Amino acid sequence: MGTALAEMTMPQISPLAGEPIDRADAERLAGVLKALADPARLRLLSLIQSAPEGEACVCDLTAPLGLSQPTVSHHLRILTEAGLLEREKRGVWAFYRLVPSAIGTIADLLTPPRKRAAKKSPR
Amino acid sequence: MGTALAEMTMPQISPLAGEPIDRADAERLAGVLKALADPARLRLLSLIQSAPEGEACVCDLTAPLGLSQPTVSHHLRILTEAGLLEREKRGVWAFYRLVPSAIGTIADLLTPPRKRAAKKSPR
DNA sequence: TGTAGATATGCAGGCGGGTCGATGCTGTTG
DNA sequence: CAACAGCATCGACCCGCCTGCATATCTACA
Repeated sequence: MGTALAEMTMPQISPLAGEPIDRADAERLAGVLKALADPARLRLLSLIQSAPEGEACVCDLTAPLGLSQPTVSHHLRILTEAGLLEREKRGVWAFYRLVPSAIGTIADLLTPPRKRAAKKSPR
Repeated sequence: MGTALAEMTMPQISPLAGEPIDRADAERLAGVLKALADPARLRLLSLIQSAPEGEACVCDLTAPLGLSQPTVSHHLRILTEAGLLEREKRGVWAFYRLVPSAIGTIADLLTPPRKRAAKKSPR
């Protein structure tokens, strides 16, 4: 299934290096970035990442965020569908944790090849 | 001045590493990410980056994007205010180019790995 | 089986943002 | 000086999204 991120991890080139990216790639990358581009969701990622076992359930996140439970579930859903979080249900609780290298993958997609390569002419 | 990104490059910690980020930092980072989280703007960055001299004017970008000139100017404005692009007016044209390590900075903010000294709140 | 707690989903209101056409501004050219 | 080209700004439309309330679903337990 999707998880958006998974669809672009392996594919091809760094969207912001080399030749222009096409609409499709731009759409996909923008989609994942949209999931990140929200204060509440950034804080969710941060809270989960810094939680005891690197995981947290909805009930632990509602208070710190100051948002209603449905809203928190909504954001967690978006992050999960984007491939940034994974959900595991244990008993009555739903535990969320960061997908290991998901964010790193995004960072890599944004970062131009660390090798100077580049066909950039001097000037 | 502002440029959003500049306000957070130096400031503090990696938002997605260590302890939870506060609302203010989340807002700022989300703001910059919002600028990136749009297909048209990603393509603009890509187009400009891969242009002959690493720069391009509005008239060169309108056609490839398939958007109206006002819309393109609008997106360029957002990217500039976010600190991702810099604008230089030469004659009648406005040339845009990537701010050297702007995107790299964002990637670094997202990536926990590296150990960067920078302790915050000396005040 | 019935009840209570933890999450997910549906629905609706309100705001923000992408897009375009029209217009104003500035520098270039004849 | 007049006409024109390149951009920015303005106003407006419309769609998508964040949020909360109400409700459904599911698990644990008595």
